[in-house]
Amino acid sequence: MEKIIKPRGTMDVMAPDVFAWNYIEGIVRETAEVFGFTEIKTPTFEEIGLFKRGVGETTDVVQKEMYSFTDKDGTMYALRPEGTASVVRALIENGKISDTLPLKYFYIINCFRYEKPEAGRSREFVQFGSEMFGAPSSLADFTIISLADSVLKKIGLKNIKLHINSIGCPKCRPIYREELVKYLRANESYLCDTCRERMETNPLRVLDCKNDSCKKVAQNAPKTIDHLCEECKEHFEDLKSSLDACGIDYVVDPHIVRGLDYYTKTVFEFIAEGIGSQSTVCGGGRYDGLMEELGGPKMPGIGFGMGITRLILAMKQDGIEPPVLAVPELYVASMGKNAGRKGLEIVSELRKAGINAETDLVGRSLKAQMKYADKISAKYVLIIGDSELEANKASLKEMATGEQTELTLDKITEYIISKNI
RNA sequence: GUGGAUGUAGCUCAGUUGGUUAGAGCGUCAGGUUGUGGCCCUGAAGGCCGUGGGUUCGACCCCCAUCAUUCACCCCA
Repeated sequence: MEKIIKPRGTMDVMAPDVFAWNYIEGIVRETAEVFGFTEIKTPTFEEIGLFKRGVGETTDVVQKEMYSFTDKDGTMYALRPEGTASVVRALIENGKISDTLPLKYFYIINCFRYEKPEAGRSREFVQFGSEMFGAPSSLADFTIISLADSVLKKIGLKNIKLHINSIGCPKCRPIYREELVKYLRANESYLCDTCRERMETNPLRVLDCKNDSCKKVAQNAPKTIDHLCEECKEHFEDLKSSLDACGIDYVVDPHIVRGLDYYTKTVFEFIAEGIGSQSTVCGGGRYDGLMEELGGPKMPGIGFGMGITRLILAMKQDGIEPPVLAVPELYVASMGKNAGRKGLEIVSELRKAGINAETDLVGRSLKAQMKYADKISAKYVLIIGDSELEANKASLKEMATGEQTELTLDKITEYIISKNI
């Protein structure tokens, strides 16, 4: 038979990666709760219009990376390429926008984008995201950044830098944009082909170009942070003061521009050095116009997305070992049908008491059972054969020391439980 | 979507200028006297040499295509 392989850009996650995965999810849930965020689950697919409006009709994500399909009734749907739009839709649809503000939600979801896979980027990826709505103050920006920072620090990641920037609001951005285009036109001859095009369509992205010549132009380009209106400037300064006061290190990076259309004012990225070209481990920012854009009330928002697989790459690089599966307390090695049944009885009782216990399921010889017990790192091995069964006894071996003691059968579980306290 | 690299056993990799039955280490399984793990020893299983074409008397090796992985770009988590 021909083999079937998994779809391109997807992955099977199992030990040992799955331990890192669960470790991260545990820290995420724990930390989000401490910050007062509650979890939200939304559908894997939505009407395609939600993403077109929410993420932005002109973005690459919407234009060429969406997994879309037509349902039997003719409706166009798409697998979610990100989480924010769905959360906003859900908050509006369920009337949560009338709750006490601010609204604080988090999620751990899989997202889909049709891209060329490489390290740190796949077509199905899982991200931890958080969203806060109804809080215009820079303290909200700080709280969101602080949540991301706490998660990264709890995981134990070392080589991560926070980059922040402000890209202004609908008041000051057009003015800045005009100035930038003017500058770029004057330096047009130094730009690469794509940048020459982008200069007109989305000039901010030129600042992000990796081309050497473009980089030089970007170096001296007018910066958003020098052209902020009073309100945006104050907002950004306040945020920096909060970060300073609470000891969160950052660099102001005028080249952080973010590709999703909905961002306003604060944008930020946490960047892990050395995990490849996909080094942004967490990216986010403010989106004060998004709620309204999706048919809700005027309500400011801010949030981030954090890529779980990129975190795992960073963990590996830092040599962080996640906790592994619990080792069995007892392995029951048995010989003969009757002894096997008695062994299973003991194992069942221990499991009821919440203790990890195992016994032979594949008919191995005693010697092979001992090897197996050693392999799975069982702390104790109980040996039952016909003679023991007759005498109502069994011998218990402590694997680390090799010591062996005789116990009556009905004392076994009690003994193991007492050892396990 | 663009460009480069790679593809041999479950894993990590050897494989001589194209020449008969494709190898190692680790892992798996079974043994090393009668019912006891780790170390050591022995043996076994396990490969359409990614897939499909082509060149050749003959291809793991050369050529083309394709798929997958990977690096960089684009974009982004």
